[in-house]
Amino acid sequence: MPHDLPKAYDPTAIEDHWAGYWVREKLFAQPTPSKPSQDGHPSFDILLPPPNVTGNLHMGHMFEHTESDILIRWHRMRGERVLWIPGTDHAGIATQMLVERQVVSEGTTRQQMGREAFIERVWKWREHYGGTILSQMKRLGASVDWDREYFTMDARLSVAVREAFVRLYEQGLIYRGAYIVNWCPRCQTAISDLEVVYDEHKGHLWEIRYPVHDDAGRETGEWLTIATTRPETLLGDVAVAVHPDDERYKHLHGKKLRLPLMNREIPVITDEWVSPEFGTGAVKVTPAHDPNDFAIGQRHDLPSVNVMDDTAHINAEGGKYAGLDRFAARKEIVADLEAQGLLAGIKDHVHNVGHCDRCKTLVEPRLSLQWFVKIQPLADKAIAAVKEGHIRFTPEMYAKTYLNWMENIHDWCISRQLWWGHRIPAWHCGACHKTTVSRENPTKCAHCGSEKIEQSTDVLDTWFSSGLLPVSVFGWPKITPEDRADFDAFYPTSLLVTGFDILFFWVARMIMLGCWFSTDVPNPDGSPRELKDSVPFREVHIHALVRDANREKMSKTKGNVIDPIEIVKQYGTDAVRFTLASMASPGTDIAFNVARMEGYRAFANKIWNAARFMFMNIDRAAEAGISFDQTVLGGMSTAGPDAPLEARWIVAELHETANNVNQALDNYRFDDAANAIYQFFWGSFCDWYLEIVKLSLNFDEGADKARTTAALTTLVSVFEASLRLLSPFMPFLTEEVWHAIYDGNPPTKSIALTRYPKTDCLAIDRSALQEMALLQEFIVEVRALRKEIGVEERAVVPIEVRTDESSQTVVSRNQAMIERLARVNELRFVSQTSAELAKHTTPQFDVAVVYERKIDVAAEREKLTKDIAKYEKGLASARRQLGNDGFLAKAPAHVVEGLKKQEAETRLLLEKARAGLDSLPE
RNA sequence: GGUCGCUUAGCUCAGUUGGUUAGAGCGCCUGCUUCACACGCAGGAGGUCGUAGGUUCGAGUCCUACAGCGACCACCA
Repeated sequence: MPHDLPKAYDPTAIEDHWAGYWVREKLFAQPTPSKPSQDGHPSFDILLPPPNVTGNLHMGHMFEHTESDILIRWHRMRGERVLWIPGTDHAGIATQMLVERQVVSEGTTRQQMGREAFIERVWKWREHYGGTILSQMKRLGASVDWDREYFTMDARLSVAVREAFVRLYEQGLIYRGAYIVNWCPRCQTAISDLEVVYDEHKGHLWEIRYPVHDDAGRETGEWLTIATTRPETLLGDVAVAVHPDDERYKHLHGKKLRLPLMNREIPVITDEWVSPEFGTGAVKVTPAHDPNDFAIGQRHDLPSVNVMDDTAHINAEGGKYAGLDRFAARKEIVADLEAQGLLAGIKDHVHNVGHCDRCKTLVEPRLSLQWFVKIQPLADKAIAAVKEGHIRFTPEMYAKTYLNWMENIHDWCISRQLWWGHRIPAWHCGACHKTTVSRENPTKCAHCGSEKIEQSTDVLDTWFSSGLLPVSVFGWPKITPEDRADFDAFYPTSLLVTGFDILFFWVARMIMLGCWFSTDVPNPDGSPRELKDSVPFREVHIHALVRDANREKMSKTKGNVIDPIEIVKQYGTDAVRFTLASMASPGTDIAFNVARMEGYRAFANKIWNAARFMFMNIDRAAEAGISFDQTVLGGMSTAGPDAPLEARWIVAELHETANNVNQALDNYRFDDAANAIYQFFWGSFCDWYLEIVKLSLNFDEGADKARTTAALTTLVSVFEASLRLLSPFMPFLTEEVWHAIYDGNPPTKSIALTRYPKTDCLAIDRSALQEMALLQEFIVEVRALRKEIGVEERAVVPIEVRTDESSQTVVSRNQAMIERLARVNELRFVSQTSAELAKHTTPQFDVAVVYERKIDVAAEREKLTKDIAKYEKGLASARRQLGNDGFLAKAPAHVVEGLKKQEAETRLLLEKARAGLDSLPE
């Protein structure tokens, strides 16, 4: 970086360069530690929630990556062994759907292509989008270890998936069976409960008459009227259920009914589940198409009649309706019922209907043969892990959400009738019809030895493989000595940063599977791994959702999606990162607005210009034969008791800021951390320190060289430390300026490899902070006063000051500072300011500006009157409390003392304001 | 239906275990081409903390009710 910089910061000029440099130099690679982690080296590692290979990164990703990257960089700079593992997810159903769409747009279908060709096509898609995602991450500066990048269908991870499946099967925790599942007729696959989203829908409740038969099978002329929201499922009815205590239907218990349209006889049964208040109090029972009906069917040992095929068209069981789509069938069936006089009524009915999470098609509950995980044993461990405090959630309330779900969990349907994904390692035998589940591809049936076996065409739920990531990325199940070293150093991972939307999908499953399988690998000391150390991560930080400026969820259909790469091009990565960090208040979604970002772009520009100022002075110094002391760089800036106040002060501020930032990051308070740095750099360093230090940066002949050198050294030292403080938040800009300070000879390859500023609280120079606070207040009062009485901006004026001895010492010692910053040319200490001058009063001093006042007497009177009222009110309130025995007896001493001091100060201000009012001319 | 969260300045949000006169950024008003920066500098206005009660010496903070907003979970046909 040359020292003659353009005035305005242009992020695009440097960001690509550093992004490429970091990757090229492998700065963030964390090879397997050669020694087991017994060396006492603290580790910090995060497993990146793998983005789906379904498209580009969105703002949610950028936010998540920003938070993670800040933490990762921060820990790295604290000297810890840091690892952030990147990867991407094959995202079975989501990806398959998009590729299907693409294929259809080209005039063909996946069925026409065939399984093999289609999968090949998906791999091509994956190469393209997987690559895009990763290059976007690089562009955003994510300091991940690219050497460890994975894809959830890598051979290595496939081994883990197969092992997990087979082991759970052997343990009796995976079973296959015919149950009601949520079926998506468009995707033509089963989906899990979590993949169904419910929408409120204004539908109808059809009331249908089922004729009652007598014992001989003849119609008695009586009807039993049922109510249903899905009349088409009538074709598969096997009974009608009523509540056993429902008086209306007691005479029908055990009777038979004629199923309309199908004309088969079905029984009237009784079941406690039926609620007499709903509908007609009589429910048609269709075990193959409704989960409740299925349960009733099981209880009453009823058959199941499946009347729909994979695409939700009526099948051969549906008689004359066979071949019709479910909605067409509904229409026709209702019309036929009406024609036969069996339709008793149609009522409006609002209810929730389930849609496929991915393609929004109406889900059809349907009986089918699927694989399930018997989840309770895994859930028990996962519940204990959180209840016993082995995993901590922030914000804490998510622990409740998690436990609530985990305690009401149902078995997990893991099979999908898709092509894209991990094939289920099960082979069905054509001879004995039994199933062989195996780690290695078998050649014959394990039960009868027949060679007529075929692998199941089903694949696994994509979350089955991603749920295993915490163990599989470290080599489970085949643990080599290298893997063992990784496990020792990095398992459990330190932290998971993710969104609440995948709390159940992914976080919960990782906890279940991680706790279950990591026990294979003993602890570093060889002892068996217990629950405490088998968790996949110690902490879970759930971040907020990034919404648009109107708090609307970003979605493609709404067209309000902000592309991170576009926004980054416009404002710079650092500014966007800083914006996200500063808005990351826990538990509150981010309303991403451009105004805020403009503010942080300005901040980047401010840093840039402060750097220009610094380099300008370094250059001027060089010309004057002065150079700053390089040895002060890289650590914490210091200033001895003899250093000028501004130096002692800015160093103290730096220490205090470092302290606050470290504490904030410890608590995932990215907003507090960002604000603290912002406030320090702009509010303290630029607005005050730089303005003051200009007085000491004198390169003229005969100037005090020692003073100039010291000032320059402090300036560079504090600036350099600030860059390190800021670096996790703004990695690009800080990298650029930091390299320039070292003029091509930096002590390490990157600022990211230096040490983060930290401090000992006790080392902070409190008296410097106090003295400077007095001076700042003093200067601000003079400036305000000047403005009030209309002193021109450029004019320099004398002032009169009345104050106590100790403040007078501070003021007179720093007279030059006051003269420069408040535009004062003479400072007179007086015992009483001249009555005719306008003055400002604080508890510590009175200050008057010697100037022909151009004040509006009326306005001044109004202001003083207002002040007096305010002081009187404050005084009354303070006195009321101080006169309260309860307060004096119970409030802590420092509060009482504080209030007393405040009372005294307010009294003083009140007196002065009154006097001021009296002295105003008529 | 169940559970959880939110309501503080015009806007977006902070506000630690209750403790002195409630903060920030943006926006707004006034003045300023001060030799790093107009993506800037300086000064300023603006809030009875959703409503009503309660606990307390003391409530933005704790409790109760109500209103409004939002999220998640749920098999009532």
